[in-house]
Amino acid sequence: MPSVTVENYLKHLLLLAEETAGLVPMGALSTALAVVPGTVTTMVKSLAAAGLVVHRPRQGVKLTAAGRRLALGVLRKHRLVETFLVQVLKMHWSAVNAEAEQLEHAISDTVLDRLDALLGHPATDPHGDPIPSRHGKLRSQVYATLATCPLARPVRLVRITEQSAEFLQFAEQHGLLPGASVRVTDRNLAAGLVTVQRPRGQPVALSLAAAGRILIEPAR
Amino acid sequence: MPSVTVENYLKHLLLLAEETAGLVPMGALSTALAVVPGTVTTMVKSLAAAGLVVHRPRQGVKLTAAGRRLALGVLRKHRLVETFLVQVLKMHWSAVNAEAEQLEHAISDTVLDRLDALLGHPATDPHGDPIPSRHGKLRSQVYATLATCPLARPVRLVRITEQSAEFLQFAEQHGLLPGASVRVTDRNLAAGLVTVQRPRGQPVALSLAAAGRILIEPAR
DNA sequence: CCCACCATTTTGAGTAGTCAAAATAATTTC
DNA sequence: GAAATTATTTTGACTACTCAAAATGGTGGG
Repeated sequence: MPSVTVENYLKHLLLLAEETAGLVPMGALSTALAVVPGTVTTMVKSLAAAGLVVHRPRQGVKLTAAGRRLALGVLRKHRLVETFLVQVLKMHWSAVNAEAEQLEHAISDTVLDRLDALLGHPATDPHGDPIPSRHGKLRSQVYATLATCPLARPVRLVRITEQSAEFLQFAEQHGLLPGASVRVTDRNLAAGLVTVQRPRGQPVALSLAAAGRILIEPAR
Repeated sequence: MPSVTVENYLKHLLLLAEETAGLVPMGALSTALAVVPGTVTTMVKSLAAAGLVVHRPRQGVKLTAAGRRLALGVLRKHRLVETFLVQVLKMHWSAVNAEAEQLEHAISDTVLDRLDALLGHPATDPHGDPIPSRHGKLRSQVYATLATCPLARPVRLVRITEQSAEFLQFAEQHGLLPGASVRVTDRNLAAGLVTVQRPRGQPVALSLAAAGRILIEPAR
């Protein structure tokens, strides 16, 4: 049975692999896990010895098939728990990431399956993040973002890839939830500012970085 | 924040205190936690240093007020989670103890309160064990058991103080659930055997030890 | 009263994970 | 193409558990 620590290393590696081509640099893992780089080196070596990752010294790490399988299991738990907390316990979507961070390591597969059934086998969590299937399939689609989409065209928000409670509260206050329809009215690269207009309401200004964390698809 | 280990030591200490007058012997804790006695000694000394228990060398341990407060919190999580698993996820009562053992250390007070509300603030878990209140009150009543109650009189089962899955499955198969009405028709001390009759059905034979784990109150 | 037996404690050692800080390698800069 | 910067690795040390096995202290029987 993998320890909580191992599960966290694998999960973050999976998450980082989504936004990194090839190997994940040690430094990225180090900041994601909030441990010093030396610790990551030590730990990654032991994960490699266990056959869960491949370590290319001075270059980076990546999951093996076995490591990825485990990581997908943890991610599935995380996202199903988040969905449960929002849909059944009516918690705010900005609070559930922190809770799921703990519960993902304590919940058994049996309980998870019951939860999954209770929720009607959801495909995504409340942030629009895809939930890995029971058999380790992860629907990973490449979406445009509010930082890259064409101007003026109506688009539908599908996913918010930013977990910080502050950002999620801000997003919700301005109606920037998965499913919402908006238009980007202006994008000022010099100022790093994106202006978003939703059907009824004030325009909202976002940093380019923030806009890049909101994934969209063409509406209508 | 107390570690999982500390939470377990405190919880078991609270449980053992219920069935032990005065100090809990180190050996009892050792078997309850499935660690060697030397480990318990070491650990208890550090709990004592943290002000969570009082350690009388060569005699035993007991919780301080602070330790008891923490232990009650853990027990509340355990029993509310069990109730949730049975009532909402429809799991079998024989399976939920093991699950709750893990979840009790991962669930936050916020989530717990939501769960409590969802369940309608239950007073007991599916085994009839009382759930400590949010403010650390534990209804602890002394009941008779099937090993001590008068013969032939109708009695109502209120609580099964035995967590092993095998026993609980056996109990359920013979209708020995909290709320059930039965009569003890025979008690043979020499053979250590108790015979129980429920309204419609075959008589059930129990060991004296098992009967002592089934708490009852006079029916009607 | 002494011995044997029991529970408990001590001692020494191991594992998993972490940090701080020095050493090393790779990359960028000039 | 050497020097400076930055990322990574190494080293040594620490915390929180844990076990095995030896030492110790009470208790109860003869």
